[in-house]
Amino acid sequence: MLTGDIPPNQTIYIKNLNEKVKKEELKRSLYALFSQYGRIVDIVALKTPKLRGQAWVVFSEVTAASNAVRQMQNFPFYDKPMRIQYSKTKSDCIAKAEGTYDKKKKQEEKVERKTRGREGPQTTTSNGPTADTNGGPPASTWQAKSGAQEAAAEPNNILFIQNLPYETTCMMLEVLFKQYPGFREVRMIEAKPGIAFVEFEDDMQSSVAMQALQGFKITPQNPMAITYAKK
DNA sequence: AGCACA
Repeated sequence: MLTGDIPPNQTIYIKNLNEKVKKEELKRSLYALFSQYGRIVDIVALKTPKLRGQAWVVFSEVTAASNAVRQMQNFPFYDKPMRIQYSKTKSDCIAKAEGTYDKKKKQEEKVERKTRGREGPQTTTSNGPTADTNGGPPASTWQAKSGAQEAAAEPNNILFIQNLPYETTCMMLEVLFKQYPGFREVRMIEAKPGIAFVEFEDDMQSSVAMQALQGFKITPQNPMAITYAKK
């Protein structure tokens, strides 16, 4: 496969990212894009000469990482197809959480790397990489229980919204979704209350809106369940 | 192309 022979890891390594995108924006977009696969623990992106154009997204579960590797492979992100693999090593934040983080060893590894490549790392402001945006991502409610879709669908510029209250109108959804760039239109079907389709210009924009509004409650009983529409 | 976390 494209992932080579790297064993599964809860951290994914992404390359071929657009280097013009600013670090903070990049992290936010990656977060928006990937949190549909599971809880994201951390995102690391550096702009040093060696490391620009790459990022690590740390999931809390390996399965989430696996889905992300498969489904977002070559996803056009800022006009460039993402190349995704499992990370070769365990992320520090995971090692720390497991209590297996060894500071001494870390230091030695660093020295080694320095001796065969003369890049001094630069500064990396660490602006809350994860928990910023819209409060924490939702735990895990809404699994569509019809068994219809279990492994998140492929990205699509059209979103499929479920679990809406019956009184929901196109206008209400429009108000919610048109705040995200690339919004095109909302479609509802008279005969099928409780669901809607929302179209964006491209997959990336629909993904951002999905993440932002996932679980949004029009009434307390109706957290929106948003997935990509089937092609 | 390039696997880090300060």
